[in-house]
Amino acid sequence: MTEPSAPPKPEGTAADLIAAGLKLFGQKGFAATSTREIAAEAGANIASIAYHFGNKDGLRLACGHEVRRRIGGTVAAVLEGPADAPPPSPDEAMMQIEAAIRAMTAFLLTERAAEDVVPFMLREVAENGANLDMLYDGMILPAHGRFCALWAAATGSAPDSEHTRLMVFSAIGQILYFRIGRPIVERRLGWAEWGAERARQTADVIVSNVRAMIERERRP
Amino acid sequence: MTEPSAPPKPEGTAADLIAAGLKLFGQKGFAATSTREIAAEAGANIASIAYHFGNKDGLRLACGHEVRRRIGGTVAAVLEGPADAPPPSPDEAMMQIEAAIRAMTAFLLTERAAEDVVPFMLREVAENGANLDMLYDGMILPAHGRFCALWAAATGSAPDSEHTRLMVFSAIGQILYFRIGRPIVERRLGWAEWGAERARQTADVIVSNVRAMIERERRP
DNA sequence: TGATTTCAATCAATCGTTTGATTTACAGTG
DNA sequence: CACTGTAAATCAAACGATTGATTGAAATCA
Repeated sequence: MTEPSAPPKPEGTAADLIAAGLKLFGQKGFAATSTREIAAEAGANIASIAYHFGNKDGLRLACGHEVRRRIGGTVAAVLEGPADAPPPSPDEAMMQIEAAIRAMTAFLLTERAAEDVVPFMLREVAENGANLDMLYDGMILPAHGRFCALWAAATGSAPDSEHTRLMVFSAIGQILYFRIGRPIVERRLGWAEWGAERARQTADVIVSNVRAMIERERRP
Repeated sequence: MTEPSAPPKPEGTAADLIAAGLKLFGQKGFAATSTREIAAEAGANIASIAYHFGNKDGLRLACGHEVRRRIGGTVAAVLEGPADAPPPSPDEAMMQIEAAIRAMTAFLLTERAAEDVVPFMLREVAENGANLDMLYDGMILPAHGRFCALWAAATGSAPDSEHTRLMVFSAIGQILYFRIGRPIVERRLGWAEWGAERARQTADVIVSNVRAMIERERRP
């Protein structure tokens, strides 16, 4: 079920190095993280980076694949359904969208697995390098496409139109901004941390907004 | 009119170094940019960084103040009006919100002055350091507060409620995501660059969404 | 002249990477 | 069972290159 280009799941020292890289690259950035720090965090020797991944850049790519391994599964589970499934009714589509938004918001803001992965991904998007190429093709594009199909089913519009794609970006952008701009949101709301309660409160707002957007699209 | 803590506008070599720092820090990140690169980009000597700003971190803070100087003015102009101005009518507030969204979208996606400033700011938000402290107090908080006041006037809700603040973040998040996730948006839409036309098309979508959000809030 | 600014040269520290030896894991052989 | 051969994995140590910062002289301007 895995992509042909996807490497097998690493174990042992290699997995420890990837976990350390994911954490430190995300926290401090790729260039600001030294190979010695990574090795120390992983409890391994410096030379093991070169041994397992060739060099520091190789570890970076391996971290990218690890992201796809962790998030790709969650995304696929949330936006479930085969591509050739029968199109749901508008109300069914709306409910699937709502469920996806709630799952995505909770995952981004509270899930333990997202803690290291999200900052790493944000940096990779900003750098726009080889990892983004892989993650776009293998994760972002399929998820966005599936979301567009649901959106089209909910509104009765064309799934491949520029307008639909922009609308879906607007909807997802609301979720992502709360994670990207979290340092700012926390200050403004006086929230030191995001429990399940506050994540649900945030999701409520976004779901309400998306409902308003979709209902307006239904009757132009 | 400037804040008491705001240093005067630099000129000459200092200004050149800040411009170079803004550009390179934003493009490659703070740690990945060497002082030699900055000096070369600015056409200055390496030692001038230490002379004018103490060290590399001093230049970083000076770049932060430069951001406030460039964006702060634009933000203040868009979200115009003194804090003690009489509250506008709901329709007037809605029009001011729409104008602010259009100006902000055009600025972020097409303006020349935003080209170097936005990537720099994104990195500073991610790092959550001293520059974010300054930019939050001196720019983000006032702008968000003013936006909340307009939102409250447009919907008839309380300007200081958690709900209003979340809604404003949702609205602004839509704009910002198109800039933050631009590498992704460009791939998905096949847009190699953002002319004034596409920025307006994007703003149309966001304005339409925010209208739907506000109208729903008016009648709960 | 006196103060400000710029310059080439150099500092110790840290960077990513490489090296060669050592340890570990395991199948084959008697 | 013991011994051996071989490949995989890890290790301490060191490599040249680059980093941010510093120095004192030279240049610039008032």
